Amino acid sequence: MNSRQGDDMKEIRRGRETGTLGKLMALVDLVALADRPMRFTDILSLSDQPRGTLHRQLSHLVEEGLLETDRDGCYLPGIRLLSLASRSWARNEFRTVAEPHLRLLQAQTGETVHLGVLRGTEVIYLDKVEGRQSVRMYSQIGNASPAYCTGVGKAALSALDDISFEARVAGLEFHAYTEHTHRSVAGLRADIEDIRRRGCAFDREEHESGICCVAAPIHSDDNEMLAGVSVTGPAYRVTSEKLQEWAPLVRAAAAAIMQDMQSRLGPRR
Amino acid sequence: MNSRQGDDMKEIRRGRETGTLGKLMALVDLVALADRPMRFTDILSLSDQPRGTLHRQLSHLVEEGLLETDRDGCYLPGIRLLSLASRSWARNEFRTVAEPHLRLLQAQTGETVHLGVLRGTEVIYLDKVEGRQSVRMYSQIGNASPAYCTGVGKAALSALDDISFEARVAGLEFHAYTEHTHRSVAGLRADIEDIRRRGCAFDREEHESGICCVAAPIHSDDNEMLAGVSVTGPAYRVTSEKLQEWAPLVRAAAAAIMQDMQSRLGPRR
DNA sequence: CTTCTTGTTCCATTATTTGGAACTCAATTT
DNA sequence: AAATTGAGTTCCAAATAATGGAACAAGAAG
Repeated sequence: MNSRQGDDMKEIRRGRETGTLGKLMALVDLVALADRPMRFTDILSLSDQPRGTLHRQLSHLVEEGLLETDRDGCYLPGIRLLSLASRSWARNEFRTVAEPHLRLLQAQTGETVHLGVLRGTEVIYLDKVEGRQSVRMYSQIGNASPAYCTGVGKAALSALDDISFEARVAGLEFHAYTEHTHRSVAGLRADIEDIRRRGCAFDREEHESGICCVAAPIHSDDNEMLAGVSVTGPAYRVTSEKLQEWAPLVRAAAAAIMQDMQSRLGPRR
Repeated sequence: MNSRQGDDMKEIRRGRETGTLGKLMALVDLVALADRPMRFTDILSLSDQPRGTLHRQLSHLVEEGLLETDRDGCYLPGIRLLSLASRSWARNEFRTVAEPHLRLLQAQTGETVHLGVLRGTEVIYLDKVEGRQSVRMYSQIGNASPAYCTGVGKAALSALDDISFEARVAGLEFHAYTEHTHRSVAGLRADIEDIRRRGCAFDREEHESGICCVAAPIHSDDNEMLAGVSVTGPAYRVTSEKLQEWAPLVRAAAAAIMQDMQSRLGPRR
């Protein structure tokens, strides 16, 4: 109708398209998040672009190595992504500072230790330290999971004050991964309040059946960075008593990481 | 002069800029390859863009999560890279097919096993299986190293015919990582000829002092995909005799991976 | 053989990027 | 205190790149 409405729309849209790059990255996401190689036509139907346009966009992405094509002409995520990520991971300051503490915590508990950062309402796992049973290292690194049903995610959320918390979870959709998953903001809110009091979060099979964890929040003083550290294991080994027993250790690890971050960041500038 | 020359130039240029995306990815590279957080002005001096332009480009990259800024305003690789890479890695067909063979080879030799693919004249490591001593898993995954001084790289190159080999290494610059590193195409060429005859490549401290390896080539029948698998270890443990002893095992692993790839790709289509 | 489906190329139109200059805001020097 | 420098940000006419419709290939299905 009028131009004001148009402007409002623009501002409301979360991922406001960053010109050309935004459209291209949306395609990369589309291909990377799909769980099978995508044909040209598959992508065409999911992205509403004209054929000619889409074709050129994909060509550019392939040329830059962000996507690849297999011999059937299907599109896959490109290897250049791995290459770029490996460097960013190896030199990530937060991760390198936290690493020794993760190892200590792993040694103390014998179970798998995770480090994750909050990104909107998702947790992205930055590191993982496993014990002997080397099932598959790394598999979790880089993974994104919902904050509301993971220990690390809930711990990170608990560092927010009420107003920031509500702003962040507004409009969040709850997916019932298990019968214990929170189904509404109300349930999550109550849990978060407990977590604030307790200083650590429990995940009792909320994200995956048979998997429990205890996590503690890590955050910068201005809450610009929200993260968490957790100890995870199978429910038959990780009983409620174990979770209680490990809670102080996890809190201590989180505290140590926060302190190291401060002393690392302070003097630098 | 004439248009032919122009066309030739275009074809010769490796990273021909893909319009907007090419320029932006060049910036991502610049930031990701630097070994310290980059200030706006640092980037300004390295990329020859006007200030205004560069500023908008970086803003877009940050908005899309490919880059991030720390509290000092320095630019770092973004966490979204990790997230995208993790998905591409987890579902990489070649890697998943190869994985069991890498594990077997690791068990047979007790040393670290690598899987890498050739990209131009660089090897990118796709997977790594280590034994007990869990120094730092993953660290190598995604890493790019020159083909001419790594076992995997030389093995992959050996699958090329003479013409393709010369075309690929034309203009290659040799950096002397150790005293054993090849310094010229001539030396590399001779080595490659031996590798072709032998069916496997040796790296005797050519890339890193004190590190030796034996590698075998993996390639699709049309040589569109060139890769290699290797067993690596410290020189004091990995003697020449060991390398000879492991050579058949490595060749067998490579052969098995090739066969699995074929039977996987064949029926699919 | 004809008709779909899938993928590729072309080019005038349209929208985005460009780059120079002007501006802000500290920190440093005079 | 005023002036100068350095670092980063914003603006807008001009240059450039992206767009999208249509036409063109090339198989596969009917």
